[in-house]
Amino acid sequence: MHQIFFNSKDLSMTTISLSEQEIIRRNSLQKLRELGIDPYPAAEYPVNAYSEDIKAGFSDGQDHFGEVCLAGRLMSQRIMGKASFAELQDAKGRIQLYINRDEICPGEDKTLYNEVFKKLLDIGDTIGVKGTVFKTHMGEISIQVKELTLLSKSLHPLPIVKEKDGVTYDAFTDPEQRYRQRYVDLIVNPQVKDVFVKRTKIVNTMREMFNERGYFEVETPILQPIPGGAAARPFITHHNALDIPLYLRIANELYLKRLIVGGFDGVYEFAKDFRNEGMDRTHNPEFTVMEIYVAYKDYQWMMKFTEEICERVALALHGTTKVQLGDQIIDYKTPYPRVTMYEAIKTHTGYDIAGKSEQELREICDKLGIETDPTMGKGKLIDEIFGEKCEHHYIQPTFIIDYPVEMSPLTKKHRDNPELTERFELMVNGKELANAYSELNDPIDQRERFEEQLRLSEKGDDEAMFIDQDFLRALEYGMPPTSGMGMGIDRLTMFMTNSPSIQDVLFFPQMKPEQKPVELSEDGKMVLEILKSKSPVELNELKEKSGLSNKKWDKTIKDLTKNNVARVVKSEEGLFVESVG
RNA sequence: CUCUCCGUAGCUCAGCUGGUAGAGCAGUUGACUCUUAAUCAACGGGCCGAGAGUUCGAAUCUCUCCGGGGAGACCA
Repeated sequence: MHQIFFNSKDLSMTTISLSEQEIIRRNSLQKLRELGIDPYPAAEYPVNAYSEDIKAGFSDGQDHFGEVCLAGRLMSQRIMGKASFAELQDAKGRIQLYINRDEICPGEDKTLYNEVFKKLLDIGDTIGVKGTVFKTHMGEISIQVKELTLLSKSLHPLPIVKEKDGVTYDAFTDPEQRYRQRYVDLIVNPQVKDVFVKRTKIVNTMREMFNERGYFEVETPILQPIPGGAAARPFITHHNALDIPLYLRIANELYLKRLIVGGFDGVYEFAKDFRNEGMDRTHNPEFTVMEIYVAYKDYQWMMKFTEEICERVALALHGTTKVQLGDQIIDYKTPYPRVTMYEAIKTHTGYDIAGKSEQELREICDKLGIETDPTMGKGKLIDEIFGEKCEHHYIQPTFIIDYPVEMSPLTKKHRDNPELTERFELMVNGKELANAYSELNDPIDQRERFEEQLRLSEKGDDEAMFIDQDFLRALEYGMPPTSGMGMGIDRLTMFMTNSPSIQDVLFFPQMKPEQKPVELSEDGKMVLEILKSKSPVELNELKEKSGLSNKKWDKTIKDLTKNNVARVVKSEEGLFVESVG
């Protein structure tokens, strides 16, 4: 859909599809050039102030700002003859400008005010102003503009959003446009920016915390020959020079553990992972996970660390551990309850599944109305019961611990019960936020677990893990006892910013490609063919030759003239159609 | 993948049981030197998502397709 703009036919189509307002702006651009004003100047603009700082720092009667110079986008104009008000939006907020004709045009030539400001500037243009700070009669802190510079002309009109007394009018809300044109969303919807500021603050807070403890931020391969560390369908690509398939990573776990083998005590990565699965309110094909591995720790230690992270992030963002989420208040104050999976199931179903056989579990599922199929083993059945009957109950942060061994091929067996593993998931608002283990470092056990996965895969489980021989070799060299944890950054951001959809916390959520501009219809092409042999041609003659019905003829000829490939000319001899170009 | 709602001017939306499109903002022209959703006057602006069908006639009814939202299924 990009190359379409490079062939001449479509180029002409994009030109004629300009709206009236876009044409006017292009004309203004031309007029500015004729006045000797470069609409896209190159020189540095010496900004020395921001809107919000000025508004926060201004006090009546004294001007301690002196001359300020700020730049931003022109968001509104209120023109009143020889003086005007306007609003400038910079990186921090908005401030009102007062523009007086004789202040910005001290000499005889009033062109800058009368022509440039009043006529040739538009909402959306980036401008720079120099002036002084003052307060209007109505009490609004404003800039008295002495010098006005166009820094960048805007050719595409912005949606106009107005606001009074906290009520927003004509808000730009269409989700499709907001996500496809996030830049517009960010310009006109200030609360959107806030979500992304918070997102970055979450990452910075975590990074700060890890660095304080001496953990080491690393980067590991995104293109992997074996997609490991999780159960998911990968994206596949091809490396030409090596002529091998490569996969976009679904997790980075196995690489981070290799680094623990290599002697780092603590490593972490904020990683983009990719999964070739469905998209919905909580899933995007690429998403961000923070994974951290710390040597000589176990999952008990990691629980404490994880709850500390959450508490600290909540405090950094909101100054309190209580965070609004939908109609709930989530309290991230530590410590969080630890509930074993067996306890959770007993609480919410009444069944004690400890020591139950596969057959017995299947019967319990039947009684609970949970569908099962014969390929499901013990672990899968237990996981199903938990997912259906328990998960959604855990609104406040809760650690669900001790998962069945079948579900956790990379996790160390529980020190007290070989059917279980030392694994926890942190549940918030009924959803998984983090997942952690005492990492399996027994290479023989690990190999057996991989082989079990291989058997599952042969049984038809398409998300069973591949065997990564090099990872096993690394474990054979010896990995210290380690605990690792992964936390979904998108999900955490959703929780911390009260965003109901993952699209609200991603700048550019995945969307289907936009539709191509419409091409000429078959009828249009056919009529054009006739025109090629004879042009101009009498209208009725052409209509007859085309053999089209009245309705189709009407539509087709309108199509051709709209697209500027044909033209109807009226002369004394009658109506003629001629081709253009 | 299923169900459901939506797609009309640059933006937000109205347009009912079919009769050929309306408002506010934005734009253009004019007036106005402290306005703030500025105001006042005039004007211009529409492949009514695309295609097909029913009809004398479709923004409106039917079907198909495209795009989006929501709910679910699948999936961590």
